[in-house]
Amino acid sequence: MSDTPEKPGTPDLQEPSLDEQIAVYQREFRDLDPQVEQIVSALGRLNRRMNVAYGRQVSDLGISNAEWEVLKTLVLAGAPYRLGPGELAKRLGLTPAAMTHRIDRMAGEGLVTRDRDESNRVRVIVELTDEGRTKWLAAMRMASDFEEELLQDLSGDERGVLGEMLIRLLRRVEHAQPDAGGRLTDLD
Amino acid sequence: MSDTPEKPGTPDLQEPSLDEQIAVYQREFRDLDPQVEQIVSALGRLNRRMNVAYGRQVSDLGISNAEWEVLKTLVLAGAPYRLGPGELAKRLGLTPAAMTHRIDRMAGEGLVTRDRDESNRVRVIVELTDEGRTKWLAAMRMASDFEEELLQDLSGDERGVLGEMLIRLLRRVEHAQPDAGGRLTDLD
DNA sequence: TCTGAAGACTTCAAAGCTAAAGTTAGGGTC
DNA sequence: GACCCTAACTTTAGCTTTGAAGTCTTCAGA
Repeated sequence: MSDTPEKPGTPDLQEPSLDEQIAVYQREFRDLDPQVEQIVSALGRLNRRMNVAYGRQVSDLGISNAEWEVLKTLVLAGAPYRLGPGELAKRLGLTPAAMTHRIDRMAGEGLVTRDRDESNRVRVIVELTDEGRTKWLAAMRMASDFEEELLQDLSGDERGVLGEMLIRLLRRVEHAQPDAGGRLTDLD
Repeated sequence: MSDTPEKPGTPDLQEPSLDEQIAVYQREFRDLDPQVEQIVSALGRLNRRMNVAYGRQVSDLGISNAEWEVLKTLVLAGAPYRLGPGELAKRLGLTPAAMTHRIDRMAGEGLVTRDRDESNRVRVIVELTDEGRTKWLAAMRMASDFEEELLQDLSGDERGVLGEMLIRLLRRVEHAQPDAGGRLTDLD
């Protein structure tokens, strides 16, 4: 542990307790449904904390959270683990420009290769290297241990119920991004 | 709507279906617990989508998601809605440097004021303006409508169960950030 | 009172992202 | 075959954030 150069990394979050937060919001905004607020706030906090945790874990492997996202996306594409920059950008929610730079970096680190598609020279093919796949696997092991530990208070039944409810929520947002006016549409 | 200059904004995410994703991961990584993966992936996706949605909503008010976060944090501090840059940074998970710049911008836009604390001139006090509070309220209304719509498939009982389970997960991560080795600690 | 040290920002340089403009290959249309 | 249009990146300029160094108070001790 003494040889780890103690990377500054993401700072710990310091938020007020969730109950406190909801109490203040109710005082400041009468229409608030505390049950809804509890769910939504807990979702947000949970994710922020988890992302901090993931970031710390993968940094031990010498990669950033951003790079890990790319590795995951390439593995999800299935063997031979290839995607174009444009497709990667869409799946990661980045602009193509950002993707270009990220691929530059990762190619320089040997995590992926970048080549022109010889059958259509407008296209570029980003492919996971063996080293990239190895890093993905190591990160995946750490992540799944962490996730199992996170969920250890929930029984198998509870996990099923939780998963099912989250999927229902997800269906609602995935098939219905708000339009410019900010309302959900296409929901039925 | 034609006068809105059609801000480019965040691109829509395009991820493979969750079932597909889990199937691929199971093929590539045998130790994976699909139930755990389902919960964790759904949590992540849900949050990404929600953040995109929030961002689009508040941009109609002329503020960014980042600015909205600051407004929320100041309101959470309670009247008279004051916090120092350092405290804000800790609660938002930013570096003090980033906080300085963000406050600059928001002060320029009239959302907050920034003054030296006369009783201790090392300190700075950031205070919500009336305009900032108004924007917060408007954003809050949009957000709570959106959240209610998001949860409309869940009954009151289900909401209670979901909230309770999320809180349990949150307790696990909040009181136990992984240490440098990446393991959860202090869990009992 | 002077000095040193700690604390709370702010400033600066560099990294990473977005938006918009620029390149280059492919595919139609006449 | 020449021309134009579109698609798929890449490049450029400007922001936002980070990490590290710098500035300005305040406070404790000599």
